[in-house]
Amino acid sequence: MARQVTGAARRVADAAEVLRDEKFNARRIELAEAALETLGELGFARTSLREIAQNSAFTHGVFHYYFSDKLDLICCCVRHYKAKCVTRYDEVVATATSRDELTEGFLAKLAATLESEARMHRLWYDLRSQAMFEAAFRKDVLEIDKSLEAMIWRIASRYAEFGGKRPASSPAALYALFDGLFQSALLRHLAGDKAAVAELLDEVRHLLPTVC
Amino acid sequence: MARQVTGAARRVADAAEVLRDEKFNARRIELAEAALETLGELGFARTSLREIAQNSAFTHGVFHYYFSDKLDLICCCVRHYKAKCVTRYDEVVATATSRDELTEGFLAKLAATLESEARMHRLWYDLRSQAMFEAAFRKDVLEIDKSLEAMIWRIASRYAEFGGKRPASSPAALYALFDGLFQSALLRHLAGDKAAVAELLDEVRHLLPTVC
DNA sequence: ATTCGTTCTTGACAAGTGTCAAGATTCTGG
DNA sequence: CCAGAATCTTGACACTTGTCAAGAACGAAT
Repeated sequence: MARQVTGAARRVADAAEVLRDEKFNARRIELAEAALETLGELGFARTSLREIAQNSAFTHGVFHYYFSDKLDLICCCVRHYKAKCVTRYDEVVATATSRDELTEGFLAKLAATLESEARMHRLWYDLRSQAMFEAAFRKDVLEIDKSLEAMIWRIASRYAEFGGKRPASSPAALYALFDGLFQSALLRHLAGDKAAVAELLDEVRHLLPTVC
Repeated sequence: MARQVTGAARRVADAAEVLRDEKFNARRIELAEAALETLGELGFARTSLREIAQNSAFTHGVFHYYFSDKLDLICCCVRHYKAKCVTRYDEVVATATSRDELTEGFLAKLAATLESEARMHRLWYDLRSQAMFEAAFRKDVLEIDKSLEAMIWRIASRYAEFGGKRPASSPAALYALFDGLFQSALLRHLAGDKAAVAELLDEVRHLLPTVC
């Protein structure tokens, strides 16, 4: 029967389906965004679907309607989180006209991120650790990690370019370095260490000229 | 009444108490070690006391007898884990007589650790992430992190010494770098990436002369 | 306006959780 | 050898969890 519909009817039906899909997907993202709130607060281990629902405008049933199970929801959250994250420093890279400008722009964003988005970042580290246990997370996590590595590489390349040089290390090493420093600073910051942010900035300020 | 016991009797009583305490503590460590098996397998989020007990020779009640609650148990596990970990490379540092020897010894241990103790290490990363949410973990985790930083610093210092130099970076930056690389390699290794170990070794081999 | 498919709510279920208490067992000092 | 303390077992409790199904509310097309 489906074979007998005209081309036009087919196109209309297809368009309707695409529209429905988009709406469905938009709703998933709404739900994922709401879930991120609670996940950032409690972490993966202590967050239940009911808790997520209670801290949001939705009922716990909706989450089961839009996601096949808990892992599906979390994966969607991670993917959505990625999109926000990997472009964070791109504006700085695009607008900076000198080493100093790039440095200061980078450091400012770094500090702001550490202080105002600590909850989202600890969730990222949580999920990356979960990926070591739960295979279902690995693909997304590895992909995000690659994107973050590329993001750091863009900054370093631009920085080196201003000095007429090339970065002294591999993308992997550079990412490991900055990610390790950030992770450590984040933990200290969350533990109430007032000096954590400043010391991270000092460290990075001192490191940039030596690695790029 | 206690005031009337003789000095000798007091000493005996004290000695008995110390003995009991030691026995108690030894048992705690036995239990913690058993718990680490399951924790390394399932991760913090998915591990319950009953699961721990079932995978061990103990009943779940014993754990409650020796630990005030679940966090107490996990903290004990973490502390015990630390003692094993921070001395891993000390023998290499102590016996190496040249840069090459130190490098090869370090790389060999690194590879062996990554391949044979992957489960314990993913647990460490898991718990370090948990510390960002659960304040009860922070003290121990920060302390272990400091110990690991010192461990890396010992290696780097010795390496630099052989070249008549001093490490080019701060202890924090060096630790961040190696920890970041290891963490990334561990995730890839667990994800089945056969090249993960080799690429970590290449990276480190190339990095050592440039940072020390 | 009615019908049909989508979306959402509600309540329930079975399984699993940390915790605890009562009693069995083992150890130990006198 | 035996009483009392310690260690351990067992089973229960109150609660939370993910999952699901039945049906209500809603929207759009006829």
